[in-house]
Amino acid sequence: MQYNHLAIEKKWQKFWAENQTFKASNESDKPKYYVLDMFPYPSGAGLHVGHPLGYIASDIYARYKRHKGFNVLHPQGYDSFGLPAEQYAIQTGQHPAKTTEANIATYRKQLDNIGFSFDWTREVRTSNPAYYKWTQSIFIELFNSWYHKDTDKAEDISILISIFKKEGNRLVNAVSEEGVELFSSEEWKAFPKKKQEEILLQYRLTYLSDTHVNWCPVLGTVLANDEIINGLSERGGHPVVQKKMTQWSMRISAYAQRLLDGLEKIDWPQPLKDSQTNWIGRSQGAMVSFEVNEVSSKESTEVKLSYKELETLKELRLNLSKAEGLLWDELKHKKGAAKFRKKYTVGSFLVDYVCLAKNTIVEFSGKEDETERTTFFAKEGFNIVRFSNEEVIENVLQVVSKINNTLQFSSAIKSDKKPEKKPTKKHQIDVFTTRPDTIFGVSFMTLAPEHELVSKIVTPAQKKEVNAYVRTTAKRSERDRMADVKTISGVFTGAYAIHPFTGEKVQIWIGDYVLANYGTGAVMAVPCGDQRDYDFAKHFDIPIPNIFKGVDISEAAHVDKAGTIIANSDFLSGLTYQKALKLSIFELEKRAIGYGKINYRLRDAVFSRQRYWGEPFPVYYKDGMPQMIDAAHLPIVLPTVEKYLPTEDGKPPLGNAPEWAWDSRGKKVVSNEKLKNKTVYPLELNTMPGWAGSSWYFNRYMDASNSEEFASKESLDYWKEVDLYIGGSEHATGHLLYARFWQKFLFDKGMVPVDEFAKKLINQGMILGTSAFVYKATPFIKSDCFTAHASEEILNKIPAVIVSKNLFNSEEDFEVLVKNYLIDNGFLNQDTSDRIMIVKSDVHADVSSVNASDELDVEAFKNWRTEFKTAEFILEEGIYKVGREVEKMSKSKYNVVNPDAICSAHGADALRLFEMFLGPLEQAKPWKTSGISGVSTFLKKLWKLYFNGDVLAISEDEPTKEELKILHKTIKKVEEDIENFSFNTSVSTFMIAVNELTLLKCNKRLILEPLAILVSPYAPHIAEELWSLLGKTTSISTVDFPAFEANHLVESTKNYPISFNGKMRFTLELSLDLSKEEIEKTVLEDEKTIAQLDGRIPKKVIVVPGKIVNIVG
RNA sequence: GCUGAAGUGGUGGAAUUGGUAGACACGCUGGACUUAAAAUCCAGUGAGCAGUAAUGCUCGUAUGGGUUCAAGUCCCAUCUUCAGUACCA
Repeated sequence: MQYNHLAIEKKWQKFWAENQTFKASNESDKPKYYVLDMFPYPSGAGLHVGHPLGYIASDIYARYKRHKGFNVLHPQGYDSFGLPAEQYAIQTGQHPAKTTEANIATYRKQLDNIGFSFDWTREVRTSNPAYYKWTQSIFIELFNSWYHKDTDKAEDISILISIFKKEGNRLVNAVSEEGVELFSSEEWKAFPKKKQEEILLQYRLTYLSDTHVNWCPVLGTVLANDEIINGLSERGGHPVVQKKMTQWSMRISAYAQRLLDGLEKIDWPQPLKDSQTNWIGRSQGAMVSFEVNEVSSKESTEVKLSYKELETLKELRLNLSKAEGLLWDELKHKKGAAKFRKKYTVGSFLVDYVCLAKNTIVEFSGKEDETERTTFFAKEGFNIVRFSNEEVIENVLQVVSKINNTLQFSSAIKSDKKPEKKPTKKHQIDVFTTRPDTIFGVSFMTLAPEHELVSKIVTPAQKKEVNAYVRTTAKRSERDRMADVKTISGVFTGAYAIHPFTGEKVQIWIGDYVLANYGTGAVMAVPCGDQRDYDFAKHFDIPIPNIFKGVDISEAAHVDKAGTIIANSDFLSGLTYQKALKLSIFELEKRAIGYGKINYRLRDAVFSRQRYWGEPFPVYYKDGMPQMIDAAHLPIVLPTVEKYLPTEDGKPPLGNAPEWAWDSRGKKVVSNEKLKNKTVYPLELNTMPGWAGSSWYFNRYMDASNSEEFASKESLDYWKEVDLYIGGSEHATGHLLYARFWQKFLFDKGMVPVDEFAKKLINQGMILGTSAFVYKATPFIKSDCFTAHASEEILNKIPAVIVSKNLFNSEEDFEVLVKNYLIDNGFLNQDTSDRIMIVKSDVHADVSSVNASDELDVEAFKNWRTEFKTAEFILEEGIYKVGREVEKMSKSKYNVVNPDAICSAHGADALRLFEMFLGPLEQAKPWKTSGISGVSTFLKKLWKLYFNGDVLAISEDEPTKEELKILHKTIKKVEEDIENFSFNTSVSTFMIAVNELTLLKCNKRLILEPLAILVSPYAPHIAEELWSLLGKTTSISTVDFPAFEANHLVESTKNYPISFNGKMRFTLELSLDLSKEEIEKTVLEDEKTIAQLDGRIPKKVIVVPGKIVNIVG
């Protein structure tokens, strides 16, 4: 029987589908293993051979794990919302759902052809309402959450509201917008509902805010930075402006530190972790406030908590001493009237614990100002209880009972304090700096042109210039501004800031090298220590004070920190960088000018897209404030629209939907006409971005058809996380960061059991194409030689000439060769030949018309494109050889190879083996179809082992020692390789085994049966077929992996390499039982050794038993 | 600029804790089978030198140093390529 890959592969693919061979169960005694590929987007172009590389690797691993007795979850699905389908819809009017459906069908067919062991019963599609229902519900969950820094996790918004009710927001340790207004509990309660909503938005994990975006009015959409070229849209070349837009954002910044910390416990590639670390961009420094010098508003006399004090409070609350911690553990559980707070300010004093309802203060004794405290607290009507550290540590319960006693006999204080009006604030510029040690080097400040203070502080004299500059900047995209480092531009505002330490006046400039979105959008410029500030100062003739000891700054800024001594800096002078840094922060805090701060580069992620083909938000607007639709009414299904373009008045495409209003009473989406009704509200017009659906899909696979929850608790607890995740490195800072963020959030809310979704991740390398080139001659007339008419006539006579690769070494060779050819063949005469020029151009040829030996099928090439129909070919020995070059696989380079073609010509098993054989999984490597004959031959040889001619011939005899050795050597290597994801080497191992067994003419069942199992993860179709030919009636996919037995590999002798001065000269077969001394003796006595030494006496003999002998001398 | 990865025959790539460099495959050359081609099978194939030959010698893992009995592998410096990232204060 011949090996017929077409019939065999079809047969088994059908078998697997019909028997649901790879359906994973959520209940099993076996240990679980979850293997996942990164979510594919089903593009219209289908797969090329580069795409399935990772899928093949993960499939091999999944199949191997099944053989190893694991319950394997290996699902697949589609990230099916996205731009290409929408773009196609705009062009053709075809609904994206339809296009997507068709693309998925193509994808599925291609995937099935390769024989993957996916559990298709769990397929998910992000564009399916049954799926995005849960994406919407997670969004609602995010909206209803805030980040509590005390517990370091997300909590329900109701907790925050109750805190506001009780104590306002002065002390709450939450992640929020910068500069949230402070209020007391009374103020909170008095706020109108709308105002409360506005405040809460500043804390919610997803929130509406005004964001700077690249807006293209013509396209009616926001563009990403890389979609803009020179201030114009990449598509269409329309103008793009910076615009503020109200959009949904995700407060991923709340998770910056945890996203950083989490990297330590996951087994992901270092480069990937590095780029996430880089992206999060933690930097440690200080916030410093500069006041703007103004002749205005009177000073407030009110004593307010400074930034520094607030920060200290928060800090203190986290860093309790041991005794404090002990006591707090007891006190914190008290509820109601006996509820305690820690580190609370009473008047101007910071107290350890206070129970406000019972006006009782609990403090540790031994404070410096104890007398003043006692007097003040007594005056305010507080009871005071004091304990020593020792008392608490020795018997905390006794202390608690004493406290309880006090509480019983106390009463609440009557508060008649009214919240005071806030004074009109002076303008203040906050900056973040990583170098507070250089603060005495500040000679000016720069604001981003978009900075909100610009318009407020600009002097009338400078107004015109400043406005013009702001307008110019608005036209440039952020990327433009960043790319253009050379042009220094900026304008003086006319205003001055006060240096917080020296009190000197400092010019305030605006400049587009400062980015509005980073830090505070303002910098304190230290020209002597920062190159950009230096360049700016030089350009505008601003003084550059030198604050570094013994450093020359006449040419460039001094950026090095190490070894630098600060000078001319008041109290910082003479200190090293490290010491100055600490002292400067200390002083900033002491004088309430600033405070130490950790800043992250990571920005909150914009979550709104002005697109049609994405998840609709479950949001409607009442009085302009967003309202969540109750989860019970989800999904909010994407409405039908006539056009997929923005509306005429610039609203997103959903603005075209006639039925897109929320009936809050009927709890359903209704026609826009009903918007007149009081209880009907407009729905959100934006849709969610591509990463919404892909940020949690791995959890859905665990329980993909659940309609009650996004996955049941049981299934989540069973599968927990992805054990092996394979995909490209291009997702490093997109999908993989957002997905980690959502997972941590879901974990905080108790919705998933682990806070990292993928234990191990592997980046597969790209498969590159091997392009083929032909060399075409293009003739030009040298200038002014002929009239235009004559020139055209000459050129018209010359056909396209295409020259084989090895006929020339240089451009000159090429020109001479082509000219001679043209003259010889009468296309050109000798005279005119001097007046024309021949230029070589490299033209891509379709790789399918080139064979393994780089020979072009000339006829196929001629028919490929009409311009080559009449081309003349200069051949070498009757053959046209193409040039080769490795490039990215792409349609435009005609080097794309379709896996379907490989499957029908060589088979899926051959494709799988070859993709693995190409090289290490993680590395980029070029594809060359010719190489596939190697694995094809291997499969045929493997097949032949089981046959004698056309007849199946299996011997039941006991295998020989040698045969067993081959088998077990193979088992060992293959097992090691798969565990190490070194799939390329195990293909070689199979080849070696089959070559050796063929040589021995081995057809023993006891060898061939395990061999079939070994290859089955790699080449599952042929393995199944051989397995059934061996008389088995069930699938090979779950039989036990052959057990490795070391005793078959034990050798009695070793062929020792004998080296002289490290160079191997010959080998010597010696028993492994010999001792070092015996080996040395035998080797030295050998005649070949004596010949090598040629009378010299060895100085030293190194013997490593079982390895090598080295003779020195 | 910064960060990371990698440089081994004509090509893709092997090489365990430092221990026989180039496994396995492609390609190429020669041969067998065939009218011929394809397919299949066999042999050779890092470079150079010597020899009719068996064989022997020299050089060889980007470059230059170093450690070691022994270096593709470890250390230092340099060069090149690829990937990511960038007025990040």
